[in-house]
Amino acid sequence: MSKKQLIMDTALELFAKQGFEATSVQQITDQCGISKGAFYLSFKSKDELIIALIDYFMMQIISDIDHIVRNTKDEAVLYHFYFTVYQSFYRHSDFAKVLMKEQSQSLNKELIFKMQYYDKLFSETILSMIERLYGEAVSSTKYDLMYCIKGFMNTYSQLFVFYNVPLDLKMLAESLVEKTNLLAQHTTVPFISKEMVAMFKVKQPLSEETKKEEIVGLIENKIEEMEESIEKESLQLLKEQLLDPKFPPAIVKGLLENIRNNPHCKWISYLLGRYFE
Amino acid sequence: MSKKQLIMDTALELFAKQGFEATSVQQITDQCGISKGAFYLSFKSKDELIIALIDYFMMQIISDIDHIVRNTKDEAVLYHFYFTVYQSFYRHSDFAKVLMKEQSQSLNKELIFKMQYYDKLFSETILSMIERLYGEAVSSTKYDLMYCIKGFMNTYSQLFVFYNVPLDLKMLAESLVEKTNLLAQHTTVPFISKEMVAMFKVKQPLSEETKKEEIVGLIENKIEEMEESIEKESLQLLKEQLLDPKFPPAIVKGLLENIRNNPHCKWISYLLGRYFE
DNA sequence: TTGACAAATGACTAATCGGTCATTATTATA
DNA sequence: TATAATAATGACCGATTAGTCATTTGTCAA
Repeated sequence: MSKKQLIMDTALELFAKQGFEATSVQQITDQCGISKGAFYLSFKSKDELIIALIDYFMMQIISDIDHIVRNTKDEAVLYHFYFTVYQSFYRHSDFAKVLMKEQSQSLNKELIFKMQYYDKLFSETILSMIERLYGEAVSSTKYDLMYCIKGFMNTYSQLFVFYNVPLDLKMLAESLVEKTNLLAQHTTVPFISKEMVAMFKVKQPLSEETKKEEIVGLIENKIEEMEESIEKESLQLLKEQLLDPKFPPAIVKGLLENIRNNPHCKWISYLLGRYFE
Repeated sequence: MSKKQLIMDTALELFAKQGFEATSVQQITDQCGISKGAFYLSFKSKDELIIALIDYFMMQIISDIDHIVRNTKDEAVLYHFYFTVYQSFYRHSDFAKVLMKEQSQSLNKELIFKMQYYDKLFSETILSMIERLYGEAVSSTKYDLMYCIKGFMNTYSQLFVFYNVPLDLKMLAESLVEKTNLLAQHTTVPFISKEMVAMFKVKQPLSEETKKEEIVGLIENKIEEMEESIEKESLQLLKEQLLDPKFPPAIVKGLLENIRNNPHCKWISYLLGRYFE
């Protein structure tokens, strides 16, 4: 395990237990068995560490959820959505704790923007799922529905973030599917309008409408640090496809599936999935 | 305005803007135009200040909501509940911000207990409302319902806590009433069982099952610091009723209504309401 | 073995914080 | 006015923090 990874693992544990502010760099390095100076060889600052953590996990979680939403074609998508959400929270429960503790609390501008950016991506995934599932029927209530789904997620995730009880994720997902369907099919009094959502829009803090060139850059970086493997070859082919499309969709999809299995490529897979749309 | 009140007002503003940890005592006293030493004449510590703020507002908000729930007899109770909740949040939006920022983040043990205690009171109010409204029909799903109501509250309150937009609280309440009724009448797959709720119960950190003597003590303190008025006389009579019941319910209710109009007596009114129950 | 380079160290700095207390200003009382 | 009591001040303290950098340690090619 690289030193950077060691620091991230250790810090995550301490942040989950004590919170970000309350954990000192000294504590982290003591726990790691390294010196304080060594910490600053891996990260420019303490803030850079928490941002790295948030990026690392949010990219994984969002990629996973988006993938399941895109690739479940029937109405079971809602169930798989909820199940994947809670599975992610369960797997990364330390990260979930950090996220909840530091929620909107952070002083750091960059961090706030980061969170708003990921929240936007997440909202997009949910909204596209709603539209596919219920279509025109929810055109006036879909924003409320999106907020309710997010509300369900937050509310119920607190249960097992704060109490370390193993929960029946299947039943939880089923229960929330029923609730969501009820709201979707019978709601007649919307509250959140399209205009309201637009008003809440972030003023494009990160202009991360990820461009082709940026993705190419990301891929090239990733290729360099990878060993020879199917994933590396797939990445190489996807890069070529990006620059000069020639493969049919089936091949592209297969290549994407290849790299999704590598945790380090999940984010690229997510970006490419949106790009090739 | 007393010095204590000035500090509380100023601090609330700064805490809402910057967070509790990020606001120094020096900043508060500078803004107040007093010295740092003067701060410690009003509060033993910075922690005592945040606790005083939380007590002050939570007592008001919970009293208001509990009162409206107890005194709306027909099925309009749900509407009035939501309306009162959001009205409270709207009136005390700076406090709402502080509450959201400091959510579960606090290191202070006493503060955590305080919050769990108020959360418990709040849950009780919601649960009693659910039982009165839907009765046996929701016996297996009422805990889910309670969590959903809390979820709706949190989710939608973020809207106007973070974006300073004037919202149509009537429509918001209506919209949430419909959603709640839908869930109450059609949910068949519960997730949260009574056992689960019991498992989450706090291990009685504050043994605040407020005893008769404690309430008498509170009343006596309050009487001392009040000027001659109807409210003071009412308090005096309620104290006598507590020690030696002799008035019929109608009179007691009237007396309670008298003191409810004084913001400083709201909490006592709430406690007495529960006691005479 | 040597020397050059990189990695790692931890004492140190500068800043900030909550909280104290000897001192001073203000008010009330006689 | 003189005296006592109370209110208010702000320099100061000890503790803690993120971040730095001169120095030491480790590594590997010559």
